[in-house]
Amino acid sequence: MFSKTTEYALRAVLFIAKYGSVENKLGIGPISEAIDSPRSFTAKILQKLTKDNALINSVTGPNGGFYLTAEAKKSSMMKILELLEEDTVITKCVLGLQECSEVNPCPMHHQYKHIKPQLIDLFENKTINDLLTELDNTSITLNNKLSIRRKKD
Amino acid sequence: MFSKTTEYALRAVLFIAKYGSVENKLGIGPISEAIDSPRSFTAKILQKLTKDNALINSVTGPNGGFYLTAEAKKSSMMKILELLEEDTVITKCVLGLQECSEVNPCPMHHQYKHIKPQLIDLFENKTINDLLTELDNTSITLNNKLSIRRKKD
DNA sequence: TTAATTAAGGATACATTTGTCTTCAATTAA
DNA sequence: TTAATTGAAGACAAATGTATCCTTAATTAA
Repeated sequence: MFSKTTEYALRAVLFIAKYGSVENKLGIGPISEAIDSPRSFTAKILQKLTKDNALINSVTGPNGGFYLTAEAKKSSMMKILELLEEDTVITKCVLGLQECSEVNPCPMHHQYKHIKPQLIDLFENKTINDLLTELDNTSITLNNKLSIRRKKD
Repeated sequence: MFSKTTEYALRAVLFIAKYGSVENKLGIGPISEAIDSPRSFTAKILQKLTKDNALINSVTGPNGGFYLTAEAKKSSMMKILELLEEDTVITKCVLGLQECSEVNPCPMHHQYKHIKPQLIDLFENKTINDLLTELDNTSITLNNKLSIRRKKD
C-alpha cells in the first residue's frame, strides 16, 4: 500500500514517540535497528520529518538525537503522510482516475466509497498517542525480529 | 495505493470486458486511448494477463485483438492483482511488517484489522461482471477526459 | 498458394522514480 | 579542541514506467 519510505517513516515516528524524549533522545543507529530499516535511508527520511520541527525534533552533537514533543504526539498519522506527500495513496481513486466521483464514478467507486472514509478516518483522527496508548504499555512491535527464535532457521 | 501497472490493468480489463467480445475484439490502440494509458506499456501489461489465457483472450492478425470470455468475466478483481503479483498491497501489514498479527500486532493493527477485510472482500468477492452490471448500462468512466469540456482550458 | 497486410508477442533499450550508501559539513557537549 | 551526532549533497543501484524494433500469427487479396 505504502512506499518503503512511508513504511519506515510510520515505524520510526511511532518508535521515537514511544521511547524518545527531550531527556532521552534517540540516535539514528538505535532507531533504524529497532524498526528494521536501512540506517542511512532512514536518516534521510527523518530529515524530512524534522525540517522546521514539523513533527520530529532533533539535536546535533553528543547526546543528540530525535524526539517528539508532547504537542507533536498529538499529531495525526496523516501528518506523516502529508510531510512525505503520500497522502493521496488513501485519498485518490482506486483506478487512479482524476475525475472519479459520485457524479462520475469509476466502476469500483460505489464499492470503494464505503471503505475509503474509514481509511481516511484512521489516519486523520487517530493521533500518534492514541495508537501507542491503546496498546499495552509494555513494548510495541515495529520490526521483523521475532522475540522468540528457533535454534535452527 | 496501486502501481500504475495495476491501475492500467484494472482499467483495461474492465474496458475490454465491457466493450469486447469474440465478435468484436479490441485492439491495443482503442484500449489505451479509452483508458488513458501509454499504448506500448499497456500492451506489455496485457501480455501478462493474456499469458495462457489466464484472464484475457487474444487473437493476432487482421480483426484480431483482446476480449474476455463469459467465464473470464466471472473472475474476481483479485485475479488481476494476483497475475501482476500486487495482491499483497491489500493483504499485508500497513507498516510493512512481516509478523504483524493478532498475537504480534503493530501499533496500527487493531485499527486496520477492521478495514483490511473489507478491501479483501471487495477484490475477492466482486467479479468483473458485478462491477460492470452494477453501473447503469450506458457507459463507464475509465479515463480522465471529461465528457463536457469548457472552451478555454 | 503465395504475398501483402494487420494485428499481437517478445526482446530490448531508455527514462524516471525510488531506495540506498558515502562523504563531508555543521553543531554542540565535554 | 575534540568527539559525537545530525544535516545535506551527491553518487550509485534497483525497480518501475515507457518506447522501439523486430518476430510471429492470422487474414485477405493476388
